[in-house]
Amino acid sequence: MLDAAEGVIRRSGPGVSLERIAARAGVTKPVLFAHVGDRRALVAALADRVLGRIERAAQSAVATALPGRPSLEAMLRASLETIAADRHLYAFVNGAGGGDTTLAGTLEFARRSAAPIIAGIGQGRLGAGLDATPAESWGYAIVGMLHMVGIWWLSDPTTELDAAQLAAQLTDLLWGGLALPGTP
Amino acid sequence: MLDAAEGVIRRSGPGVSLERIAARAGVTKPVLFAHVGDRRALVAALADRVLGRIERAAQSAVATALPGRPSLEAMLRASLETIAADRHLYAFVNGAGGGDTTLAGTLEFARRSAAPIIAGIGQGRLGAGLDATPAESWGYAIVGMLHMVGIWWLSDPTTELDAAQLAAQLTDLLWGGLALPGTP
DNA sequence: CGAATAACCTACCGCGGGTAGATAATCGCA
DNA sequence: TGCGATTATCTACCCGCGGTAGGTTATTCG
Repeated sequence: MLDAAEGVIRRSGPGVSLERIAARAGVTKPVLFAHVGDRRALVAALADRVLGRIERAAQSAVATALPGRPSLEAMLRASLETIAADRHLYAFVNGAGGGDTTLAGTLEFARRSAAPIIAGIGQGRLGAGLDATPAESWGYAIVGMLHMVGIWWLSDPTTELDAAQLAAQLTDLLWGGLALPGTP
Repeated sequence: MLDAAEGVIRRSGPGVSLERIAARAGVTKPVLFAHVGDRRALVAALADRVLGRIERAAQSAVATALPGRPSLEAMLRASLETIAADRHLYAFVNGAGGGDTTLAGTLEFARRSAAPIIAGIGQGRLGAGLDATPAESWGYAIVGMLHMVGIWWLSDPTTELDAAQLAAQLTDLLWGGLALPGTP
């Protein structure tokens, strides 16, 4: 059922209504609601999926890169590529829930995206004997940066940048602050 | 009329309906629509105001700071403080328009926020004999960072960070990449 | 074969954005 | 002052969306 929702969002864009999702899934609205609960719940379930994909892609990219700066670049690149692959789904998950709830949804998604980044930065800085306080704001900063750069990049059909170049630019911007003493 | 809209958004939060805005302004829906056109137009008009405030605050903060790193920090701090002062308005402008238009609205707002930043970075790098290509993605990166860090910071009532501390942390993150050779 | 139960669908509610037609107010003009 | 035309405004409505209640079919068990 979530697969069906994902498919119709991919086909018809993130502005699709729940009724259409239900119809495409071969059922009617009430059974959709019975299965997934709420709109927020549907968004949350789909957010789980896309978050899982981004995390897995980022982790495997980091695992196969050299430590230090290349692993940051690989992580940014993998995140951008995963967002691009699921752009409609990403937009649905981040933009649904009109009114005063949409920023809350974005923030919830960001919170979960930022958690592993915060943990990583915090551990790295503690290990190097540095203050770990900035890890939290930096995690949100990196997630917000990826979010905005991603939707800008995807929305501009004339751009000639690919994910690798973009990740390299962002790495140039970030690495000065993130680098630990003695790290390549 | 825009003042009235702003007032009711401030009082009642960003999820307020246009009918309530109209009622609070002392008119009915059709005259509101006749005056501002569309919901998108209202959002755009309010976005102009808050953007103008942020830009003015950032510019005057930069003008009264030392060049180089302190001016970056002052600009980040002024932006955060302005967002905090108009938080509901900021949320309305960035979160309105459910469905597939909400990310487009965020992006439009970001485009206008990023323009002066992009120009500044590009000029600085060209003046230093560097490649100006990264200016555009960096502009969006900084705007996205401010956006996400801002809504995270405002949403967490238990945080003890103030705008100055947050700006200092973000400056630490960014300055390594933004610094030009020979700049303090 | 009949009853209890589970799954399902049609029809509806409330609400928000947006608009058409009726209505009141103002102005020009004699 | 009285009258028509124009303009501003309000009432009442449409549509689509999220969400739900109550009736309807299929299934299972005695």
